[in-house]
Amino acid sequence: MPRSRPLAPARTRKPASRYHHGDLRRALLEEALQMIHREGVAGLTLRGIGARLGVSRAALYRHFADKHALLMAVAAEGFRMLRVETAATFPADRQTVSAFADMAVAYVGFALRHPSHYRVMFGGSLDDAQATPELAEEGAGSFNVLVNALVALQSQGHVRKDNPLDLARFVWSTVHGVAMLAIDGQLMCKGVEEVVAFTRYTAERIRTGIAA
Amino acid sequence: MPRSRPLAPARTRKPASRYHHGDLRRALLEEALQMIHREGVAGLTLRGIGARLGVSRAALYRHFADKHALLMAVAAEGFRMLRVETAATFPADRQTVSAFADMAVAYVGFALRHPSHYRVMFGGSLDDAQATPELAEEGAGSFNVLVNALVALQSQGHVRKDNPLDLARFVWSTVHGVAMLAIDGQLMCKGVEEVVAFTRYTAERIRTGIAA
DNA sequence: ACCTGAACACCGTTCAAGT
DNA sequence: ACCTGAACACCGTTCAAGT
Repeated sequence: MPRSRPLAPARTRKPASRYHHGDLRRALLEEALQMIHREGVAGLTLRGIGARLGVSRAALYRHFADKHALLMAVAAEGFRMLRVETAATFPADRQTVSAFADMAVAYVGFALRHPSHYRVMFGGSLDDAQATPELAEEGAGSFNVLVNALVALQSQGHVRKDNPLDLARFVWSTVHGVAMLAIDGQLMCKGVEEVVAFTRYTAERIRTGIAA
Repeated sequence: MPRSRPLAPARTRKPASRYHHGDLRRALLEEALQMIHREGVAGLTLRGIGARLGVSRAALYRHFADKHALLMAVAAEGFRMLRVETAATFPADRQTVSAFADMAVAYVGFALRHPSHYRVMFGGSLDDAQATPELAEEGAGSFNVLVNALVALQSQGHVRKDNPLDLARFVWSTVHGVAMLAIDGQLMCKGVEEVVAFTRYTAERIRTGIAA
């Protein structure tokens, strides 16, 4: 009786027990972020992710070599988002001093809106600088957005003609410090608006500090 | 036969198996720091500390409520050291702009010389701000050193008359950012001297940024 | 290919018991 | 008081086995 042949592939007949996710890798990354958001980086467990996704504990080793690799992927994604969001505030047709301040606010805003990403990116969970090439590339990309913006402002005469790398490291250190202290609650700010206001103040101090 | 009574207390006859340390609390703190230095905060295990000290796994619960309490104690000690070292560079008889730059270098220098302490203090291992009173007090003390220095420079006319708390948060964010990026190796500096040189550059940018 | 279940070697913490 | 040894409930990772 050949009439029993189904139109769909046979495996669709067991939807609840096999191939739970079309994109398990994506689901693992998102569940990891939610878990970090709820319990902190230290509270992230692969077993917990598996349980939440209804997947065996070993399933995720098909998508990531180990827990460290999963965190690396989270960090790389974060650097990519950070680069896109900061670069958008300083487009080619608006490379102004005001736009540079917006970039600082966007940087800290990213950390506030994506604290889990930011903590993985800079929390020291990743083994010191033995990162994957993808992660190194994304990190360098974020930094280059800042360097390019400073070079542009230098050519306009708004920023002193110091080594752009030194200038960029100074600016980066400052906004990174604000971001870290803010998401750790050590800035003693009452709400997001207060952090943003302080970030604007910081941007103004940076502007004065690097002015030509 | 009463002649067998020893001069020393009886327990000294079993030196290798009991009361190993005159100050086990101190030994636990130092071993924790060494372990963090070797393996990172994530690599710190209470079992490892016990094994290294030749002490049972439960022994340290006589001195610390749990692992978190031990880390709190490490952080509190770090804040105390940081306060002492930074305050020493800005004494009552030398409250100058130059001394303020030295304070920034001392701050980053502390992080470079005591990265394990610094990582526990700011690495996010401690649950957000539900710290012990001792820790909160030490942290506030470190911050007050900075506020007082800025008030002194304001009264001398060297620093703009903004809210000292905002000024202090700006300066703190910057040196904290430098310290964190430096000990995480993300500043791309070749050695300690290069970090110190960059910190001096940063101190100069801060000075320009907050000048009256 | 992708997933499972059981196993291994860890971990923090607790607790009755020893001195 | 201070410490021990065993136990409990976790954890990351591996691997033979299933489909």
